[in-house]
Amino acid sequence: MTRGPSMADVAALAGVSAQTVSRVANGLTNVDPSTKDRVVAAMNEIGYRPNSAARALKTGRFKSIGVIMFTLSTFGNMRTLDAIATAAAQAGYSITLIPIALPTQVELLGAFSRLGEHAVDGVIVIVESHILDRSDVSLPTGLPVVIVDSDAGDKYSVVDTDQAAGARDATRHLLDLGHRTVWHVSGPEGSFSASRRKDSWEATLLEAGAEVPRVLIGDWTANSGYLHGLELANRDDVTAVFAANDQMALGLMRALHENDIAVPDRVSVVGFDDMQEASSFWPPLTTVHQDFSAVGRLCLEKLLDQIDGNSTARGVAVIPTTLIERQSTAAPASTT
Amino acid sequence: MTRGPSMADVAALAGVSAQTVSRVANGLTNVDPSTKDRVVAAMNEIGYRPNSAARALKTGRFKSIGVIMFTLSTFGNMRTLDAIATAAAQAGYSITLIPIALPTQVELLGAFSRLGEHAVDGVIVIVESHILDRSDVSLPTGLPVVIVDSDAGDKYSVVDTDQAAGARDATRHLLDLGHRTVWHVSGPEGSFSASRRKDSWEATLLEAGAEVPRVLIGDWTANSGYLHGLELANRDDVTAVFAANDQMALGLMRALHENDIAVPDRVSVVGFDDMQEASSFWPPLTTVHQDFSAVGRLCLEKLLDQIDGNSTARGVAVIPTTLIERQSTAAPASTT
DNA sequence: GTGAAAGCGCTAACAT
DNA sequence: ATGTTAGCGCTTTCAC
Repeated sequence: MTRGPSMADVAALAGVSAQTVSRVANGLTNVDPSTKDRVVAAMNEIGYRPNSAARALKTGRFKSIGVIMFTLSTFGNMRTLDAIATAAAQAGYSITLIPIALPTQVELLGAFSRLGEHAVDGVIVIVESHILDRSDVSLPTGLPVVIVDSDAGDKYSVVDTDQAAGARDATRHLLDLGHRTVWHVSGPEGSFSASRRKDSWEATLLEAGAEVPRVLIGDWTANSGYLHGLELANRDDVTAVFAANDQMALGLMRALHENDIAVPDRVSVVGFDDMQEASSFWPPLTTVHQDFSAVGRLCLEKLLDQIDGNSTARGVAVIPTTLIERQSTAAPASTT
Repeated sequence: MTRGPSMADVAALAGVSAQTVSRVANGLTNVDPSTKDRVVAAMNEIGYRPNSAARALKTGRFKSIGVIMFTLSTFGNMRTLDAIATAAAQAGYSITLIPIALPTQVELLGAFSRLGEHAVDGVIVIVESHILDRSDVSLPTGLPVVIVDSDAGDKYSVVDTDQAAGARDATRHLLDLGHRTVWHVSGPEGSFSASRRKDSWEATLLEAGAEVPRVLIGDWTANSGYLHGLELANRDDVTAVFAANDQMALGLMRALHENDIAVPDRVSVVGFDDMQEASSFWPPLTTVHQDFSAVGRLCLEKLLDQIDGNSTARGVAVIPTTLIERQSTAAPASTT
């Protein structure tokens, strides 16, 4: 608003040209130390601040990257965003956040065009949805893009947690403990992560020659886990459940507690994410740890590579997971 | 990067002046409909997008607001950010996120100056710390500012949850149930919210003529709640605990479970925040609901008022809380 | 209703 | 090592 002092003002005060002020402001080397001191002093005196709009207008670079995300309230998304923001700050970039209300194609495209009007050099999309995989959907080109959790590695640069390995480890852990089979409470239908985890769970069961129970479809919320847990509590053939995230595992365990079914004595439960609270659940939850910070950092790195023009704009980069064994899993009681 | 088509390009194609294109782009009225149609057609044809840097340079408005927040974002902060981002998008503003690594004065001032170089019309600070209350600390002026959770209402515009009322309701609820007194696991020393909640708990106890137990100082994490819970579990005079957030309440309950102390039968627990998972804790947690969305919306509203020049830049706006009674509280067993 | 001119604050390119 | 010139894409002002 209040237009602050410009380079011209600094230049006048220091008795040099605006160009020299520019050189000092950008830390270029070829400025005489004494001149530089004078300029710096002048800057401080009048409280000079570079005007990023003018710089962007001239250079075509905004030093800002856009992040499009579906309501940031899930634990993983916020951790990823945090990591992106931190890495961006280190690289001298700021983050422009564009929230979308629904993870739909229309919303996403809308966000993209709003972003087109804003000042960003590249975009990271965190939308956890299959919408980008459809061959008929294309993001406007011309802007570097990195996508988190998607199957569209052939079209874009994507960064992803190794969902398949995580789900396999979780399932196998339960099988190795001696459980006949493992039930699964999945994420919602449209979610890419959800289907990856479900597919891997199923494949692991098949591979082990175990029966594949009907999938229970949740929506990531603890409450959906609770609802399915109520159903599971009524069957006495269930001894092990793999929930596609920690929240649903939490809800599931609540339903089990309510029905006096001991965890892990009668039913073992494993989650996915390793949210901060997971170790304080009752009982402390065995779960698959995702390294969200690594995802965020890698996203930014890949995006910056694209912005600087030295990069393959497609392909999938995968971050490994780790199974964290806590106290919600044990051998089945019936094993003799 | 790839410089897109400019107004001049559109103008050339439509056979009008750049000026007319500008008028159309800004929705001004005095343009002949047929001319307007031609311009719009030309825009679409070559995929014109306004260049925000150029506009900002000219108008001095960036249509973007900065949000400075402490990196290790808590549940509440994220929800607040979400609400801010959504409200901002509706008002045609984007959000520039500036994370700070530590909630210190130095970091905050640094973030502020980085922001000064970036393109924002105003700033929202979410740092949950007392640093802004100190009379010797002042944020650079000239930029509209709104602060969340602070005591500096005399210097800035601040928006806050009614921490005092929430803590009082929580404490009184326990007292009303018949508990002799209420223990408190507080947030960390430097936190404004933490001390507000603690003070109010203490005042409520005093007012009721109840003994005030030693405060147990936590750090918002479930683990710190767990550690204090272990200590509490060793005393048989404890029947009611008010934790300053849900995570600590969760950890506390875990410690109680481990020591076979029934909740709420032997010890009642209440939290603060009402995070999404709280209703799925075991047992479902009685807690103080904070309306983070309202906080975020109000922040933006107040900031926009300042930006538009019609506002008092100081004062405190308070959002009410609600006590949500679930199953972690009951009358003390010893009551006869 | 429309156009022409000027300039926002900065930096790239070319002087010196 | 420093200055000069020009122009990024847009909007404001004033003319027609």
